Amino acid sequence: MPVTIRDVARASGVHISTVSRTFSAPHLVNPETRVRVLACAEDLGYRPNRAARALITGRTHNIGLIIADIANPFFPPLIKAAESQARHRDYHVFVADTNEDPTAEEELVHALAKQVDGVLLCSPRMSNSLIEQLSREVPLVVVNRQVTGLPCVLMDVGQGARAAIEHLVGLGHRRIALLGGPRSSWTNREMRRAAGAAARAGGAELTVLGPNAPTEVGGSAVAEQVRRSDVSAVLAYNDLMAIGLIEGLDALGVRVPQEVSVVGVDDITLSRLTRPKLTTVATPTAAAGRTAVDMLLQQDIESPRGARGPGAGTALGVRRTTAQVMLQTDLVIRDSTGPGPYARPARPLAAPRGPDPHCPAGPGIPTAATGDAVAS
Amino acid sequence: MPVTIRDVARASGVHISTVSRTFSAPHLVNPETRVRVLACAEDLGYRPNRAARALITGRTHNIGLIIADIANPFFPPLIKAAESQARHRDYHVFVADTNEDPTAEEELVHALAKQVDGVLLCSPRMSNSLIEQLSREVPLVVVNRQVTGLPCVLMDVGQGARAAIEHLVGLGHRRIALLGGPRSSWTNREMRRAAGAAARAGGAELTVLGPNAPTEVGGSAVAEQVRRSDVSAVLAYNDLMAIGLIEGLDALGVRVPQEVSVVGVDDITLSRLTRPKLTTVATPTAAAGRTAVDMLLQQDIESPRGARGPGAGTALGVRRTTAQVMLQTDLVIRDSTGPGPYARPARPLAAPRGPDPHCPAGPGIPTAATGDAVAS
DNA sequence: CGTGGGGCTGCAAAGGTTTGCAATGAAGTA
DNA sequence: TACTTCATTGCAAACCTTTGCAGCCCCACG
Repeated sequence: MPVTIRDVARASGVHISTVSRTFSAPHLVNPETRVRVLACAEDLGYRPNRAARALITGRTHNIGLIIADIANPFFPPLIKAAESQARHRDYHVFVADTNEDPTAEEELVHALAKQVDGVLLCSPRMSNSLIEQLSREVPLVVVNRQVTGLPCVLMDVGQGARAAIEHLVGLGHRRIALLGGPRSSWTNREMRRAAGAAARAGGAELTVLGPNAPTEVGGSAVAEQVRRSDVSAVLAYNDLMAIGLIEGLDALGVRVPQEVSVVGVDDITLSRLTRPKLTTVATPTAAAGRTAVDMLLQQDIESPRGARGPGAGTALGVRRTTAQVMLQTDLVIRDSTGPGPYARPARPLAAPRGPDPHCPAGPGIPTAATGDAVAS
Repeated sequence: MPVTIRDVARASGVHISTVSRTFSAPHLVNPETRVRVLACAEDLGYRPNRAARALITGRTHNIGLIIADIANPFFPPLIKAAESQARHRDYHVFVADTNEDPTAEEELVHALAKQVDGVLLCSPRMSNSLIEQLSREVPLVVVNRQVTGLPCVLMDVGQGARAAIEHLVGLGHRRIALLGGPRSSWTNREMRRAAGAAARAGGAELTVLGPNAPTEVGGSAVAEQVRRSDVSAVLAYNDLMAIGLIEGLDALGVRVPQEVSVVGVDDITLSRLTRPKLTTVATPTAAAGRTAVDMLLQQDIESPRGARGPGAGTALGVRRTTAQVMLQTDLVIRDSTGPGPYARPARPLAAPRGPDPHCPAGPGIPTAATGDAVAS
């Protein structure tokens, strides 16, 4: 039933190799023959069998996308962008969800390896060394994780966290909590590092709560803990947790931003729609998806894999690009952050309600006044 | 570099066919040989090449998932559930996004046909006849669309819309708007039909606004129109539009639910997190994803496709199951709906503020008092 | 007129796997 | 002892495509 190259050859009275060349090397076939073959192919509804082609060329024209949690709203825009970019380059995309499970990640790389030309590892939870090891099996591009020697797409959450802390300090907050995410997350480590440094520089005290599940319930679960501690502001690992936290605080009768300011990370669609609208560090997820696909395909084109048959490419030295791209983040100030206990009276927004109005205004870290506080 | 069945055969001193059988028909090989072969395979890190296997068996162990818009929060839970279910059955999943474009849908079915054992068409926008035609090329399961002769997974949005309208009528609303979605959406037609009937039965007037883009901006764009019309309640095509509408109304100074009640459809995560929390018709998206995969795989198992080689199956009569599953929906009442102009004074919630308190209480449609108002 | 070259096409092997059939050998039956 | 049966394994074709090589024809050049 399925129409093959052979059917087209029979119909157009040429050898199968001519049909093949009509599609994969048109300049090698006589224009007249070409149009005839194409007409027959069109007639019969012929579509090349990519699996058979892959068997001999070693290139499947598929890529794999391994995602920690598809239901986390951070990922769909990334998936969408990656799929779109891949398809424009005539690639199809396998998507697999690991449920934040490192074991599943490894198993999936193995399972997909033979069916794809490369894999995008998005926010991996496994160890760097395992990633390096797997990258010997199939070309890898890592998103949201820095692995030396491998191409990575990173979002500058360090800069984002710094901007967020500076924003909070500028508003007069001095005791700030960092709501940590998954332990094995690179983003998590970067945020801790950068937020800690920024807090020190601004004369504020940063306490780390966590690790927590990077979900809404992960955020609401710590509401009680946040209330008991005496922080006046919280920087959350991501928007989902920030929103969960706001929900939880609301249930406890703690008002945001009046009593506690909350900042998230990611700028998922959701964050513009909650009340209060969330102040957050926007991460360029779509750009990350596009960039990662580009990097994968670029590296792939240079090094055709496998296939020692007669069709094996001539490129023997497998040279891999190992660029690491850092994408800028962007603090978006909305309504979930407000003046803290040490706010300078000059601020017209509201009268300071801190217990210590005669406190010096601190080192005077400027607030990131606009959404343009992007990373370097 | 990639280790094949041949390497394992050499290492364990048997013919390649024995290695093959060790994996695909273990009962045919001597237990001793089997363990030896398995040990060698493990040692060498052998993984069967599914593309090569597909070439001869005609079964790829892949399925395709064609989605109108991955970024629409309605779909990720469906994708996640489908992918999980597929993987449990040892299938991998291609995901493709059509951007609500019918042409892209068709092209993707063609492109994927040779690489998958079947395709899930989720909320398709193309015509029924085209879908039927495509189903001759590759097994199809359709989600959110009824196509006679094809297996379908449907959500009973008709019942959901009815419950929503009855809820609104019960609250004392008599002029209700239906915020329509995409013209070619089956869900959209079902909702119009059922909502219209329910409104008539309840003595209410239903005006249809649309079609509109099924997005947040699609919702906010009609806020002005809603305000100008004299409706006191709106049933939106989906939650995204409902939330957009609430945003838009808010910007115009119209309060929800005090002045206008709003009901959505889908119960995306988001709808629990906005203020006011959205009253909505919950659709079982995850169950739909699982069910659709099950139906596809079941139908697939009965009819091995293609492969006229020596390995071609003996099942000649291609019998396709054509079950159509209707999943129940569930009205979830939250805070975006409140009493309307014709609310009965007896209701303790709030005093009626309608212009006509002495109006008869209408046919007395009971309100769907709990979230248990499920479809039959 | 002979030779060379270029354009186009055909031939056949190769890629990794599955599977019907045949071969082998051993055990069981008459 | 001879014949059947069964379990196990090997053989080779087939799936669909790509591609190096070789053959063919024709034209141009010397």
